[in-house]
Amino acid sequence: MAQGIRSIAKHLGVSLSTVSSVINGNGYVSPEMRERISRYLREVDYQPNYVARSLRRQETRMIGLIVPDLSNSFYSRISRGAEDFLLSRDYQLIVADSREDWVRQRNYLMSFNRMRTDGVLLVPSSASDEQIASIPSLVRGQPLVYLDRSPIDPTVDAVLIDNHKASFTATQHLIDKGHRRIAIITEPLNLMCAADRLEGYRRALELNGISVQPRWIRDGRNTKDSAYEIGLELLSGHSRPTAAVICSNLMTLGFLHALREREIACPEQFSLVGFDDCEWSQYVQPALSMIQQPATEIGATAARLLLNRISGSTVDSASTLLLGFKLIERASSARVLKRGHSAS
Amino acid sequence: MAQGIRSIAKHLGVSLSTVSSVINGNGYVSPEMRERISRYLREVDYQPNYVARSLRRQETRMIGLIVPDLSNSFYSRISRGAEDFLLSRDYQLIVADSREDWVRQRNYLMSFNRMRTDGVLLVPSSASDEQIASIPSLVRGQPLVYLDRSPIDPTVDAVLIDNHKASFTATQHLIDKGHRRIAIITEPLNLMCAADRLEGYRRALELNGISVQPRWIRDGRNTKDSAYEIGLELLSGHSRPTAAVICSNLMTLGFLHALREREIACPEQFSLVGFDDCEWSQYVQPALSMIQQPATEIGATAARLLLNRISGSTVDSASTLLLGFKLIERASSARVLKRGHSAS
DNA sequence: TTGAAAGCGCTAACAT
DNA sequence: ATGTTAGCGCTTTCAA
Repeated sequence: MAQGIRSIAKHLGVSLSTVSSVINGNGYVSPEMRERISRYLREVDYQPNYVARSLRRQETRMIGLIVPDLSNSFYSRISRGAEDFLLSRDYQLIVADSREDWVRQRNYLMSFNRMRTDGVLLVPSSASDEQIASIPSLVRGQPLVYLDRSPIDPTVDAVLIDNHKASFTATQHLIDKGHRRIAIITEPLNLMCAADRLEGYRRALELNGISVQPRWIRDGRNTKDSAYEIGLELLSGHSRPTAAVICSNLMTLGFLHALREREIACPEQFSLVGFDDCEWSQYVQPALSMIQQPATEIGATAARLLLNRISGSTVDSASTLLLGFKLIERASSARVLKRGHSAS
Repeated sequence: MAQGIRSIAKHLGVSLSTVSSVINGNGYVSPEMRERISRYLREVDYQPNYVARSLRRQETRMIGLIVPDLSNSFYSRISRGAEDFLLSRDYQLIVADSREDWVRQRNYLMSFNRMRTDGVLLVPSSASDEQIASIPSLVRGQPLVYLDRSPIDPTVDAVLIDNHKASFTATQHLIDKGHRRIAIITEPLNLMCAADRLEGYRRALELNGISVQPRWIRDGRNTKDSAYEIGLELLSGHSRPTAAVICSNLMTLGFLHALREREIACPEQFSLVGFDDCEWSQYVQPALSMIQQPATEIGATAARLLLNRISGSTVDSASTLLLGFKLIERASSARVLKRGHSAS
């Protein structure tokens, strides 16, 4: 079907290696020869067989990326950031969606192995500690960089935001609005970033002399549904919180659902700040206050780190890069109303 | 780094082909031998080199999929549908995001060629007619199936919904609510599905004795911004429409933005029905009436068609498969208010 | 400046 | 039942 280098060489009456030299722009080929061959390559629109090339060169110039949910624009922006950088360095990104499922993630890592990708970018899905610990062995010595989330593993490069500070900022923002009864719904806590966010929340409360209520600290599964269920629980009974920090955009949507079901008006009776701003944040009712992560930059930076490892230009021990974030204030976080006020 | 078949054979003192037979489960190998080799393969956790295997077998068992926007959950659901089906048939899906950009799409198609994918699934991005016409030649004879959108090209298999009927249904729904001044924002019209939707809209109007207003038929670029701008125009002046059919979920968001900017209350003063229901449709203000496409099924069906072409079990000329759809009625489409009523 | 030849890791047809 | 061998399409060293 596709034309090979051999038939081209034969057609032109030259040797394989001369054609190859022209294709790869190396070796000594006379200008006339080069021109003649180039012309013909263009004429038949020759496309090199990357399978063969990869086998011979012992590199595929493919990088695998696994994210927990591609339909979440936060992750697709990470992917675009990584892809654009890699393309500029002549690498191809292979994106996979683990759907927050360990088995899928594991299968992708094994696929990447068999496909012999040159390196792996990973936003780890939630999993047991042992599973997470097994990741480095799964990638079989391929260079690896964690993005956005990172297991507590100092042997692997990671690129993320300062989650402690981000969550501190979100919590302090709610405190500044007069709230003192603040809940938090975290992502699964064996991911370091989730634990960090919890810490930031704790510290903000403590610094403001507010006692931490364990029952208002809830571990979500990073799905709309889990946050919905947690929301229903949190919002029942007499002494409920008046505000919450919610650690992912999808969970924010689920929590909103719970608020509606309990007929609690937001922001009049309840304030919230979510994580991972996205295209619909300002369109939901109410528009959501959100922590915004530099998704594109996270992807690009991680890709850069990875290529540096691959090329061997970085040999020092693993580093964790912290990037900046922003709190985007919208309608969902409002000043707390005086006691005794009845909702509209 | 990774262990090869040769070193394994040497270690066990057997031949390459015996090991290969065990790996591939073919040929005659005595049970004891098979067991001994299997055990060792497991022990060293052998992962076959797919690059070498692909070169030898002349098939990669990889299928390329290009969608115009991965962060749109409509397309990521298509991707999941295709992927799950392909995985069950032992094919690997490579997803790419053209970002509605012809050049990116073209580059991906060329990449797929060089990577020697066994087939291509394509949701074509909007492009000029000539560009679209060049697609079949770009895929170089690889089996190809269009999804969701299809150029007017009867030589290629396609899987989509009956767009004519869907748009007819959406329009009729608005007419049933008492609207007679109905606009439509389409996707780029050289995609057949967009043209079909326009036709459905036209027919609904005509069947109800409503004259078609060319100025209310607008060609969007399938982005939030384009719909926002078109919305601003459509919603200015005296004789504006009271309802609209909007042919993608992102454009619906943009149109909503325009409504707010013009301070036109939805659904009190304006109704709308969008296309491609997604996770936030019911959370925006107002909750959106939407046409829901069976995204997962579209992906799976297209993948099935493609594999049938690849295996040669389908040899008849190209077919277009139409799947069903649903209109999900929510708050954004409401009965038109009597003339003279002033908004809340 | 060009060509010949070895070999990347694997599979499959063909011996034995 | 097991082993030998010839490539898949390409790159690259080495020889001419």
